[in-house]
Amino acid sequence: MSHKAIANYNPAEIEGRWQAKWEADGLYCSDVDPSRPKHYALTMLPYPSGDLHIGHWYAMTPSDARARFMRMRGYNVLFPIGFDAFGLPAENAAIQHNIHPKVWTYRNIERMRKQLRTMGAMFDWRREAVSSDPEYYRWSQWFFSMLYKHGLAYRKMSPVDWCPNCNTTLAREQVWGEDRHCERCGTPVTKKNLEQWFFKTTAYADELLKYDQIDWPERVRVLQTNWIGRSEGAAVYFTTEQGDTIEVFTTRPDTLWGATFMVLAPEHPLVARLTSTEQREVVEEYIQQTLRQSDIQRESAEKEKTGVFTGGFALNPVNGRRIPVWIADYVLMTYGTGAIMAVPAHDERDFAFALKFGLPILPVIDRPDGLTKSYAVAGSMRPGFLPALKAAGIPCEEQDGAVKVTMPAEKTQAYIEIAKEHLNEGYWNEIVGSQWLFLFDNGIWEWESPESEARILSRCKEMAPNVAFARTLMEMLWGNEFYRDALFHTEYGAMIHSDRFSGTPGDTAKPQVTQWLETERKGKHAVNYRLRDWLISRQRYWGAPIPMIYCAECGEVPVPDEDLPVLLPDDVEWKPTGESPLKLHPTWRHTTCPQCGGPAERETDTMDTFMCSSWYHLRYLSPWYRQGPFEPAEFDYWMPVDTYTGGIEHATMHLIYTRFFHKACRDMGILTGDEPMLQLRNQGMVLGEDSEKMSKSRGNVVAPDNLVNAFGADAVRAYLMFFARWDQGGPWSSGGIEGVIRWLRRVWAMVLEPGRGQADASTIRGLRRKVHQTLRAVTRDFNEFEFNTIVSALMELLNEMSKAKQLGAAGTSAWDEAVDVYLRMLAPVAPHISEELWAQLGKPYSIHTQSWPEVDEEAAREDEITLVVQVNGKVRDRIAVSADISEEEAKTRALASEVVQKYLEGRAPRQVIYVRGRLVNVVA
RNA sequence: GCCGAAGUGGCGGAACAGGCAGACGCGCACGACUCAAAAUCGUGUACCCUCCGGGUAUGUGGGUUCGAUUCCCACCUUCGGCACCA
Repeated sequence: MSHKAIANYNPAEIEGRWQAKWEADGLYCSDVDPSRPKHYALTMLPYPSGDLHIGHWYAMTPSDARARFMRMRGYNVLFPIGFDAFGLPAENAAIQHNIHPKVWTYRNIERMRKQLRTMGAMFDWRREAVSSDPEYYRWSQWFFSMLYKHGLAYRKMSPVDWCPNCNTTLAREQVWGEDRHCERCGTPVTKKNLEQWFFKTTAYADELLKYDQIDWPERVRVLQTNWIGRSEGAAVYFTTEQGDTIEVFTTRPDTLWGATFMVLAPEHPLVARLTSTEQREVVEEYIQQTLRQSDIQRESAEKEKTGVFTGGFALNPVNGRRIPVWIADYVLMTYGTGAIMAVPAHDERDFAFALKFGLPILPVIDRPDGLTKSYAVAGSMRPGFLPALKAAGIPCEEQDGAVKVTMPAEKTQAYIEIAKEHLNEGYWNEIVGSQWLFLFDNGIWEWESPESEARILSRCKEMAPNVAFARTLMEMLWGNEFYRDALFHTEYGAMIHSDRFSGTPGDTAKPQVTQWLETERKGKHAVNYRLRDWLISRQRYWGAPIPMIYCAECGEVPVPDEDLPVLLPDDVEWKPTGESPLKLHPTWRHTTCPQCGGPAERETDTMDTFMCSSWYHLRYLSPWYRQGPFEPAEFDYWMPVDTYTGGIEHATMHLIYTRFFHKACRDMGILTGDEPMLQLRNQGMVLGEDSEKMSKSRGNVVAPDNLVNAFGADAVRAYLMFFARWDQGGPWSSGGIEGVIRWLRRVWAMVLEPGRGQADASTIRGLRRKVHQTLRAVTRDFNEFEFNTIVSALMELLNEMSKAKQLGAAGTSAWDEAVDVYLRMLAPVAPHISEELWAQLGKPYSIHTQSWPEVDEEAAREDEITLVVQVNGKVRDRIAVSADISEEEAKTRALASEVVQKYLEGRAPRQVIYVRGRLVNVVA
């Protein structure tokens, strides 16, 4: 080694210097250039919480590396940044520190801008957008007006989730967990009834379910699909005895004949009219009780069904059966129509309800597997019952003095014969193929119509005048575990006990019944969604004011476009009182009606911040533009977003909203294209060293600023790419980053320390092979977002290059090529050290505007391969052979192996398998 | 309960057409340099056995195949989402 001293790798010195130069040179400014293909790389915009978290680095620096890679591949890359600056945390933090939310927010933004610059990311800061700037929220308001004018925004009184701590309404998506707590502060939510603004997301439910134009992770697509929750079925019209229509939604119209009662949500509008005088008191009490309960109580672990009978009846439209109408809190006013037909034989919840309140259970769907079930109680059996069943080959088991029988349909007749002989008369019953058979007096009585239910009960009484028997029978019927199993199932089998539809096979039952309902005008095909319209009203200060005016004469009037933005006043009491702070401002809400000029009042609620973040990728295109939300020429060139990166936690919120927003804007003629973001990739989460989620209270927070000071941004970037699969994340390791630091120091030394000597041809050939093989792997991994293997491949190549240098490769053209390619591959990962080394080698500024190298396939080709020789699938030998060896030659060489001969013991192989360039498997 | 993902050394992870399991890094052990330590460099490091050479290993049990971490079936565990959704 040379004695000439080289400077040590000092990231603190070189990183600041290059960042300043890149900034001054506008190296990362991206402008419209139709002569080059564009690539819009977007990373989710941060909330200005005050400090850049390691999670921000984990999300952004690999995204930056990929954007840089795309740039070197010849794309004109846009990689913008901004701040999602409105929202609750600003107010919460402001309350704590008694500082105005605006001051708090902009102070944080200033701080985070500085921190973001230390990443060395290729952000185009000219395009920065801040959602709380009036120039930004002016257009958030404009979009609101557009949605309103196109009938996609509407106002209604509705019960909403309310956080008593934050004193605000929450979107459904902001209520988390089993105990239904506030996403922000963790407080359990309650309900409140308010006039609220909604966007009609449900109008796009079906289109949102289509993912054929986008390359998004399966995981996100599944989450969105479940969130939207499309159910297909039928709407069916029941009629009350008062003559009102109750519409229900069901996914199982084929079970309509089994509807033995109805249940309405306690809040259902028809409850009052249905309730009989006798029941009025209990019904009202139940409703009061339901309302008093918070959601936590209502959905607590105790799943015991509650409910009360209204005293009213309705008619089942398919068979005219008069069925009782109940109310129960397991029926939700917020899903479907708030009313259900209850089919206890084929719906678990209805079954539980029927068991508890003794309501009839009528199976109307046969078991598709054809198995029948029976049950005989102790005391009813004459000796020999069990042996007789076994002799007949009928599967049965004895348990708790009872006999359970599960038999195939074809054994039914045999079973009945045996039962007649061996069971005491009048003491048993069974279910065969979902048909109730009562065997009394050695005769069979089939329950084939609902009316026979009453006949059975009266017959029971006849037979057992002391009523005890009837009681026992009922317990067996409703309360016994086996009978549950026999009675209740949710499969799709042939219809039974369903008049003309009896016998209809399970696979066609639903469409046939639906068709018939439509022709009879008793119902229609219907689709229901779990997704609800997007509630955007917030009774908070720090948000974009909803640009609406209420006039006594003209009603709702949107603020005219030329009057936008509706400015958020600074002199407001922003501490939460439960009222919208803007309502308490002395003058702000008073205005004049844009239509009639009379006195009017402004809407005092502000918008959900997800509204602001639904279109920020559009504002990035031209934050300077004043004639619209974005400059058309910029849109036409850059949109749609090619690569969107961010956290999975936005799968059912932001990522649904922004797709809805884009589609709505398309239909309003504001923009073109069906999808805003073509490709989505999610990163995982960085955990603390204790494998727990990082939190201040746990004291396991890793602060990126400290790391950057200690090791440099390049090392932090590289370690974040290396330490885990990017989409998975994992625990931080302070030992792990040391390994990456060592690697960068070795790169530094390898490039700068002079080497000497003359390497032989095979060293040179080997060096070039490794370089180009690595290039191939790194290129692929960048395309696939597999950052961890990029770093390991570069480490591996460094090891190889160090060896080659020892062997005297330095100074050759192959060495120069290797270093050149190495630095280019390193540039996206570690932009500072690669730029510095590039400059020290006297290469033209900047490495980041260089092109990505091309793989030299000839150089990457293997000359010699290790042929693996297996005997019966086990590796027994390895032979070095030429890479272009023929199949015949390979097999011959393998069979000639001494080891193989040993295992063959002189026998001829039964089969010899050859996998080109890899192995020979000798099957003995 | 329903939907989804994942289980590989002491640890993070690799294996990208079904074809050498454990790349790369951390940690650990030994060695070199040093008065010494740190740093750096080198060597080794899945487990078991008699250490020549074998055997066993990718959550568990089956299956397909000449050959399975990879494909199929069942189960177990962990994580994430939804949850009385009719």
